[in-house]
Formats: sequence, structure tokens, C-alpha cells
Amino acid sequence: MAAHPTDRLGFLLSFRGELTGARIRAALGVVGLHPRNAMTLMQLAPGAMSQRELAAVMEIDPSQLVAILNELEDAGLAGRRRDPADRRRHIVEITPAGVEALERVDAAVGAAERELFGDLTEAEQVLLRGLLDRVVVDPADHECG
Amino acid sequence: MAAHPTDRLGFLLSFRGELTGARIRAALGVVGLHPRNAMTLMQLAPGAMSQRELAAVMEIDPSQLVAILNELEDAGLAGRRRDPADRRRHIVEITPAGVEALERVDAAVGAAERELFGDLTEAEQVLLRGLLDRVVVDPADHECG
DNA sequence: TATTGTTATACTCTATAACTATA
DNA sequence: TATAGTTATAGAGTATAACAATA
Repeated sequence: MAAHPTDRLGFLLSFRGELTGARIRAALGVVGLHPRNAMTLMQLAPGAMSQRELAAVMEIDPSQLVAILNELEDAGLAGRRRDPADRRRHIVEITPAGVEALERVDAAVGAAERELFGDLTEAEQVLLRGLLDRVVVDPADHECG
Repeated sequence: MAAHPTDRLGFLLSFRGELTGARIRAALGVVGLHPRNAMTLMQLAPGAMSQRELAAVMEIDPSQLVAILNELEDAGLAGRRRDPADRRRHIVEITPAGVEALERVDAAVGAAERELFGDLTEAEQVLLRGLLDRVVVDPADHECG
């Protein structure tokens, strides 16, 4: 007992995840975009959707999405238009300039991943993915005291 | 190209790490302590040290440590005393009550880890630890834009 | 003059609730 | 009355700089 943080697998995963996240966010920012704005662009790439859907997918509050989309719109990387079927809704879509920016972001993230996982063989990366997928993370019923 | 976030190993590690961290923090809070206060107690368990050393070990600013130690001291879980050799220094040490609290925290973190990694065999947990240790996370020279 | 711990300040993030316009 | 988006406000967290005591 009395295990030091660094001896525990939970802390190791948490800390490595944190640092990996920081490295990925640095890559996301390559175009001069705030990391969360780049993430939003990624979510929009497959196709347009309403703000509410987008907020649900990204698991953020709709009110936070407003500022993100304002910035993306000001930068000409995404656009909002009213849904004719329900004029309360905004349909959000990525612009051609947004697609271009996203390509550069994708390349930077790919490079970051090659750096992060470069010491692992392809097989080991598959193994790591498989193990991570089996870590039980159900955020429910564990509020932080 | 144009890989969706969830397809990328970097995002997977980052997100799992995030959720694992949340679960661990919930466990750290079991005694009613703020997670970072419990972390501080963990660092103090092996032996006393100065505030500056403690801040260095925990990689936080010394000014942030002040509030943490105030709370731990108010709760009777840690104590500060002047270093006779250099009266500028505070020597920080865990109290018997702090050790007791830490035992309960340790038990809760252990339980959280059994939950998180319960689907993995011992061998797989060792494997996961080995793979995580080989992820290259050198935070230097990658500022977030 | 440099160092230890402390205080004060400002900035970012996030969470919440009110507000508008449409339905 | 309920829903989509927006705005405003407050709280936590963090980073920085100024400060007092000691070396």
C-alpha cells in the first residue's frame, strides 16, 4: 500500500494522456486556430449539421459553441445558415477554405502521432489501441468530491 | 487522410487518459479532500521537504502550493515548520491524521484502478504499462499556437 | 543582491441561467 | 408551452508579478 502516484497504472495513463493531449493540441493549433476550433472543423468535415447536433456530438454546451462558430465564421472556415424547414435552427457547414485548413491540421496531427508513437511498431500500436479500448471508463456515478 | 478524431490513436489515448484522470480524481476526493490536496499528501508520504522542493516535484508554481498547504494545515493533515538551518524555508510534513486520510485515499484509488483495468489480465496491464512508457511525450519545443 | 514563501491581480475555462425568435 | 440559438454572469483554475522576511 501507500503506492506513490507514479507507480500506479491509473496515474500513468492519466499523465501520458494529458501530455499526449497537449502535443495533439499543439498540432491542432498549427493553422493559428484554437485547438477546440480545429476540433470543431474536424467534426464538420463529414457533413453539415445543426448547432445543437454539433454541440451534442462534441459534448459541449450549446452556449460554448456560439463563440467557436463566430470565430470560425469570421475566419471564413465555416458558415451558418438558417434551416428553411425550421427557422430556429442553424445549419453549420465547413467552407472550402475550412477544408484546406483542415488538411493542414490533419497533416500536423499525423506528424504529431508519428512522433508520439514512433517508437512502437505498427503491431504494437494496434495492441495499444486494443488495450485502451478495454479500459473501463464510465464517467457515471462517480462524482468528484 | 481527413481522419476523424476518434480514429486516431493520439486522440484515443488523450481521451481515455482524460476520463481515467477524472475517475482517479473522484477517488482522490473520497475523504472530502480536493484531488490536488490528496495528491500533495501522496507526495509528502515518503518524507518531509521544503515548500520549494514540493512545488518542484509536483510541477506547480510555489504560489499555488500556499493555498493547498493552508487547507491541509487547517484540516490537520499536514504541518509547516521553519527550517532552523535556514529560516526562510518551511519544512512541510504529513501528520498522523494525514497518514490515516491517505490510507483511505489509497484504498479508493486502488478500487478505482481495479474498476478501470478489471477487464485486463495482470499480464495485459504490464503490457499496457510498457507500451505507455514508450510513448514519446517531450513537451519541449511544441508550443500551443 | 538572491531566495523563500506570500499576496494580489488578471486571464482563461466552464457552468448556469436568463433572453429572443421561432415553433 | 417548448425548442434553437444567444448573451450575460459568476465560479474555478492558472499564470504572473509584486512584496516581506531572511540569507
